[in-house]
Amino acid sequence: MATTFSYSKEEKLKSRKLLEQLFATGKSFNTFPVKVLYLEVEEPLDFPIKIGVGCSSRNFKKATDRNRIKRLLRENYRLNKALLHTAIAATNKQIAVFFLYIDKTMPEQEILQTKMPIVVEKLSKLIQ
RNA sequence: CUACAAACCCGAACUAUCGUGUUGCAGCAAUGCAACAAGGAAAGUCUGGACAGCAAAGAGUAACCUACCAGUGAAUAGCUGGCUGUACGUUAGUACAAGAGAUAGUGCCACAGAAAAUAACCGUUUUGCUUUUGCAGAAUAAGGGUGAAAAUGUGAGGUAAGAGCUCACAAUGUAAUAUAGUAAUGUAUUACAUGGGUAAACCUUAGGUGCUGUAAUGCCACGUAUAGUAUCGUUUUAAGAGCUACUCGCUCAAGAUACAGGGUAGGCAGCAAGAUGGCAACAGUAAUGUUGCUACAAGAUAAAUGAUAGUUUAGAAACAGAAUCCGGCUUAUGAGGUUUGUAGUUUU
Repeated sequence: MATTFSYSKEEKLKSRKLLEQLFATGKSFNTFPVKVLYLEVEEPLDFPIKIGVGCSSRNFKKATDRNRIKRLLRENYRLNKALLHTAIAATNKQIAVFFLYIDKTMPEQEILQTKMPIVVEKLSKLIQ
């Protein structure tokens, strides 16, 4: 597994079916202000880690705000994903993950910068 | 010159590192390189179209929309110019308009007041009875107070007292004629009418509107219950079902053959060059049009256009994120600029 910072199309969690399955039966934990849902997948995927990001449109009515949150989540995951990738490569599993922003105020870049490594580390341990 | 308000213009730039989408090129591939990559409102969904589908893409009613005139435009509830009315103003002018009809009908008009619409409480005049008072009736809208609004105003005649009852002048409305204007309408004359307002009450009149929206729709792949389509064929029982808000009206049996279909989850088209933008000339008061030159690959589908650091403007910039496309309207919006208005200050 290459330790780049890329976040390409194959890596995105896109399948509606898989998303429904994730929200229905996936496990989750909170690391404020981010809720992480994850699920081990049996069927073969084109990429071993599928990632999605989002936030509630109830909390953020403007599309601009939602876009910014998703961009920040995506950006911070991209910069911190190396640890998770090595963990996955070691266990040979496949997972689908969704990062959900649960705070009701606009996020600060600095907070996410400090939190995201913690989130990724926790997720890596839980996978093993 | 400063402050405030309104309208319009504009809607940051550069460098480095990492990253995203599309297209092109190279490559067996991984990938690399290059180009391009949100808006003036992309928003609200308030409107008009393009495009597509739907029953025979029928009729009527209902419903909805519009409502001074002319021009403009694909079209509109848009835009431009004009007319009229209202408000402000000495004028010039500016702003706004829910700008057809109250003489088709129904309703409504709080409080106050006799009475809010086929007006008699007080008052005025008069008749009868009683005859001191008073009682009953008739006529009368001049005077009274209330109210947003009280029966067009002033004067004279007239009368029992009064009254547009009559006359003069004036006001408003309608019609006719003349005149100016394409027209709305203005001006003048004549005639008639004047017993309120409200249509942002129902309503009437005139004109218009079929409905659903690109998750439309077409095609391909996968795949197989018998819903659908086409053709053939059959029936007259028309109840029932389907089509629209309703009525009329129209369509529909079983069966056979062929196509092909529920559900699931994909791909391609639709899907980006058009009522397009910019500049110039010409026509027009203007909106706008014509001609010429020139520019234009955002196109996703859990949905790209970003993050960090530094520099600059001006303060690490407001409102805000395309989802079929285009026109208009409405609303939001930082700094700076332009114009107009108001207030104050300074100088002459």
